Amino acid sequence: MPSLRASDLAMNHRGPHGADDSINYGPLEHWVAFHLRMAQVVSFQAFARFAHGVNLSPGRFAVLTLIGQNPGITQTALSRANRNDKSTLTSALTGLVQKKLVNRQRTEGDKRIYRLTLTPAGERLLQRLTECAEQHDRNLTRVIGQRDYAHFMQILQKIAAEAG
Amino acid sequence: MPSLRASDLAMNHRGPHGADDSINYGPLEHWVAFHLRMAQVVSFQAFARFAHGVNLSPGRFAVLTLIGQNPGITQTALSRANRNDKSTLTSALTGLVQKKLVNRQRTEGDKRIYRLTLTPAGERLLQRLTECAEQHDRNLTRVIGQRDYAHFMQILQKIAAEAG
DNA sequence: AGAAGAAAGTTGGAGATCAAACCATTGCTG
DNA sequence: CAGCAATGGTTTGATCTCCAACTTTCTTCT
Repeated sequence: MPSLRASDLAMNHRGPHGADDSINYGPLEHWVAFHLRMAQVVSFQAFARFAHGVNLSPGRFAVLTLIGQNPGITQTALSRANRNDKSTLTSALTGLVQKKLVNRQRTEGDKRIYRLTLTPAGERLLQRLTECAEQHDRNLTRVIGQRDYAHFMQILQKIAAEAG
Repeated sequence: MPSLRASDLAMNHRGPHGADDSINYGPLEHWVAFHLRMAQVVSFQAFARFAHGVNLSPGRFAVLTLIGQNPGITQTALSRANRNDKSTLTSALTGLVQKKLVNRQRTEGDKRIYRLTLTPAGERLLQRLTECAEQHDRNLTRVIGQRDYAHFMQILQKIAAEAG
């Protein structure tokens, strides 16, 4: 668990990444999109560290979770829920099926769609990753602070909903 | 803003993405990291729409900006500033140099490092993309709301700095 | 000065992701 | 009911990114 250094803000720090002080960020400094990307990148890396050993991106983990929560979901519904292109799901699922984590079965009615469910191994992996995610998110929540958590989440959701 | 309900936003909506109502997000619903990713993905896509025609990711655009703001910067400094792996910069710069947007020159002193600068064409493209980014960010700021903007930014920076 | 270690960049291999063009199936409409 | 638009998924090709291992060039330490 990395320790907290309140003075290590993104800019102008002499932090664990070395003395890269005196970088001029120009307009990036005051752009939301830039800081959003930075925060996401760092969050991604931190998650990878928590889920260390498991070779699954946050995106794929979300796929697993969504299948677990919505057994029988179709790929298109999944792609909308996860803000992914359909073709992204195709390759993601090919991998997950190959690893015996997900079942992809045709059904009686509509012959175009696949119904997705987790295998027992998928359930187990999901369980394990969920714990990592909980830890990771506790850490994030701590950084954000209890007071601001809900508000911050609301704004993120607003962006996801309205910025498209 | 008490009028905001989580269920009105990213989740369970019948928005422009079609009727994907009744998806159960399970624990994702209350994870910061998930919503951070969603917001970032949407922001990315919106930026691509603004910068339509120019084939440059936000990451590469940031590279261009950072070189413009710090002429003579080295690749490693750049990779730290932009939270990228060094090898990511190698391929990014190979592309940018090929497109005559960036100069990469060895210098007198240390024979390991390259000094990076923008070419005139690079300056022009940066100029143009900067305008797109301004537009995009005005849009984001509008979504966030003037009142919350500064606070939101502060939290993002905190995450980028402390979550690693 | 010489050896050990650190730092700057590159290479090769992999994973995610997107967009456009494409099949197959379904459903709507005249 | 015949044809055509819409929907579900796949394919292909491209981009962006990371990681681990490597080469070259400093720097440090004795």
